[in-house]
Amino acid sequence: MGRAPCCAKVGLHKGPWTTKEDALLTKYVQAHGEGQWKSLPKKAGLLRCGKSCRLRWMNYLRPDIKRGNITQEEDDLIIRLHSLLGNKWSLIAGRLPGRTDNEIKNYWNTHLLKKLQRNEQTSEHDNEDQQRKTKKNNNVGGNKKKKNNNNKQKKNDKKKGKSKINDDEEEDKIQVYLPKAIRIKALTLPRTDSGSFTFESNSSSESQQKQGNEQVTNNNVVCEVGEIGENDRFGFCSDDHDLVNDIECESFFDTGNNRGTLERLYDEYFQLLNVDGICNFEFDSFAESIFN
DNA sequence: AAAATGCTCAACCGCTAACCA
DNA sequence: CTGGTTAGCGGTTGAGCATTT
Repeated sequence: MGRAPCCAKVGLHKGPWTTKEDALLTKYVQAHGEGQWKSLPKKAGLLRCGKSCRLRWMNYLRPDIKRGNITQEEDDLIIRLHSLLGNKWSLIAGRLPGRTDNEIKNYWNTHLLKKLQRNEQTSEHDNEDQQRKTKKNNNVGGNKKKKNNNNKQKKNDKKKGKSKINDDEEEDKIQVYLPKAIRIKALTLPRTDSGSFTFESNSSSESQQKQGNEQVTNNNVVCEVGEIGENDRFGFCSDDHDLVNDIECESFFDTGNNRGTLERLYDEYFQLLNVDGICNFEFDSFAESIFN
């Protein structure tokens, strides 16, 4: 496959955008619309590659971008959608109006992952206690989730135990149990609005095993006891709650009377991802709901 | 006050699916 | 059908700022 020449090869600007560049790009897109990114820089008088222009517009300049902190509701939805979709940032962002995939990705990596790691430690510790109460040789080493090897994870690990007060407070409020984000292996979507797309559920043995350990009832995920600490769930719990030994995830998928829009959106995804025995199918309405 | 360390997030990189001639 | 082009995605980087030592 061909590759567009990178910025360096053609002597184009890189790095942070100036206000002048922003203005030029904004002006051009407002006049001519999005698209044609390859030829846009030249037409707009920018010394940037099309890729860079597209990214700048999509992630920063677009008028419908929502600025400011992620709300608690958004935070919750991100966690839920990630549990279903994995690192499908664009899909997740598509359900959060005004938020970009880049923003969601950054938020996940900087905020939510920290919670996850913190909870993993708690979960592992409590799991060990649980195991002691049960059979000695019940489990083998596979219980412990592998540590993420990337540098930022290591940095974050170092900071554990002395994190910001705000983070601690936030974590105290959140109790989340997540399946590992591996449910989807391949998701093929057209890049045009052709109206339909195929969806492939994860058919790997790993996934099947995982799904075998979950029961889906009324949109609640119920994790079986034996799976505690086995990558299928992690709670964001305060230390003074004995939630690690809880089995059901109902607090997370609570279906109260006043369910908000985001709750319903989540349910849509959840139901679609749990259609019995369907590996390839079309659901145009779902596509429309996402992309329109 | 200065240096070291950590955090955030905009931007870049590399890859691939979709499109088209 | 083939191969080039383009758009879009997810992972990673690094500058700048904040916090800690």
